Amino acid sequence: MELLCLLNLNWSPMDNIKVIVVDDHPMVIEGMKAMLNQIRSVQVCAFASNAYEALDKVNEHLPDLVITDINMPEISGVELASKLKKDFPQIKIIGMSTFNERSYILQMMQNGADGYLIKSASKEEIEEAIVSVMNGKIYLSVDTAMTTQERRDIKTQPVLTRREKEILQLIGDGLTNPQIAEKLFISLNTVDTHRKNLLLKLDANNTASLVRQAIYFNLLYI
Amino acid sequence: MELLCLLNLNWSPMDNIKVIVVDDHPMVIEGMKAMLNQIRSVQVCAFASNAYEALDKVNEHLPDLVITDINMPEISGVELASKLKKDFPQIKIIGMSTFNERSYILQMMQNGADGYLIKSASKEEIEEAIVSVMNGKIYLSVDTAMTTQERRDIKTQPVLTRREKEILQLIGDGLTNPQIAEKLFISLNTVDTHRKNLLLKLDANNTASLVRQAIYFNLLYI
DNA sequence: CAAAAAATCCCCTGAAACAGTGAGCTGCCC
DNA sequence: GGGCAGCTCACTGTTTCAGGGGATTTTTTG
Repeated sequence: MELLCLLNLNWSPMDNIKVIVVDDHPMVIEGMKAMLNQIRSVQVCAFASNAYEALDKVNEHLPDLVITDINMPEISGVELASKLKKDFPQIKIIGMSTFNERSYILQMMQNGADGYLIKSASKEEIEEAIVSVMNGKIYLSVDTAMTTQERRDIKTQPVLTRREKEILQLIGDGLTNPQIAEKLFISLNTVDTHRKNLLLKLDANNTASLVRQAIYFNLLYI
Repeated sequence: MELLCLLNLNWSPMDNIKVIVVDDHPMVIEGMKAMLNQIRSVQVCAFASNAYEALDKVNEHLPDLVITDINMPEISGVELASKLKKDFPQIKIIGMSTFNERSYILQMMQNGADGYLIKSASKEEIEEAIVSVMNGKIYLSVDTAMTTQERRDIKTQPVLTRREKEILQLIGDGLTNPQIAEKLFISLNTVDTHRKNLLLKLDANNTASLVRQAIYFNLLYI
């Protein structure tokens, strides 16, 4: 226990921190690589453009830190963080996003992330974030001075099954339940059941709020 | 005619270009101001945090160039560009957005913008954009090499009336037609008519695609 | 293997949404 | 003052959704 504390809290800046960067925008990957390369003690051992690739690379390289975009197709950064923390609790995670998506930050934190960076962060901010997180602290690059009430209001990312995601996407594409049933070769009753579960999980009471929530939680690709 | 060409095409870098910056994020305004101040020949004469304020400031200062965010509450940058080009055709407009919103770019261009910048653009890119645009050229900071087919696929921003926007927002908030009728003190039939017009204008055939389209066109604030 | 999770299916009722058509009233612009 | 856009309201159907219940089979996972 004491050893663990030492390990976590005394990460000397001289140590070689192995980092994996995950983002679906090549521009961001390149920019991040360039900036991280200027930071001594950090070594970018791999990068990935989606969550599946990220999980592979993590298994292969066993990094100390994963810096991941929050918004990615198929599996979001929030879900990736959740999976990573479950399988590799010792790996630190920093979420990345743009200005407009402050709403995701606490979702990310609740799912295991240790820090948050805006994509336009400077080299200094990135370095500060990495040092903080590696020392076991929480780093947030924006002012997240929220009241307890506001924190309570942040909803946790709903966990959907594969079939539910599939049906949610088709609903978002404008298909009706009968059309979905025909497309997936399943009964209308089944589609109806999935739809009802989606309404429950996304805390919606009709199609409009279902779609809105789905887009808010980045579960629908438009 | 020849004089006009001369005026447009020979904007010397020594000239003092009056610029107004419009963005609802203070961070972006500050960053933009800092970067523009480093560019000689450019003078930031005002800034605004929404379209209404922008129109006031334009009337007051009569700038040469307006740099505006595409995503803003109430009136979007696309609509602002359209209004500006109508009332002040000589003023150049550069739209600004984040990585994820490439879909808006051509909408913006179709509504009168002269250039497009991503928010993470460097000082050099911004300078290049301003020089290009002031010389009557089109500047796009991302690779928008789209096929003619893709260009055709870009839908033009639908024009909604005030009442339609109001009802669209309430639909997006999850209210049913009877609830909207009660809230706005109008008949259920009226709400139904507006809803039908929204479905027509947004090219949707049910609530799901209506909400999706509305968010895509930035007509719904979530 | 056994438990748990996911996916499948069925029935019911009432409410809401979708589709089509027609029409009166107001304010604004040319 | 005529035309136009926007807002309002009405009527009649049909289809889909929401909400409630219960149930079986397949797949995943410890």
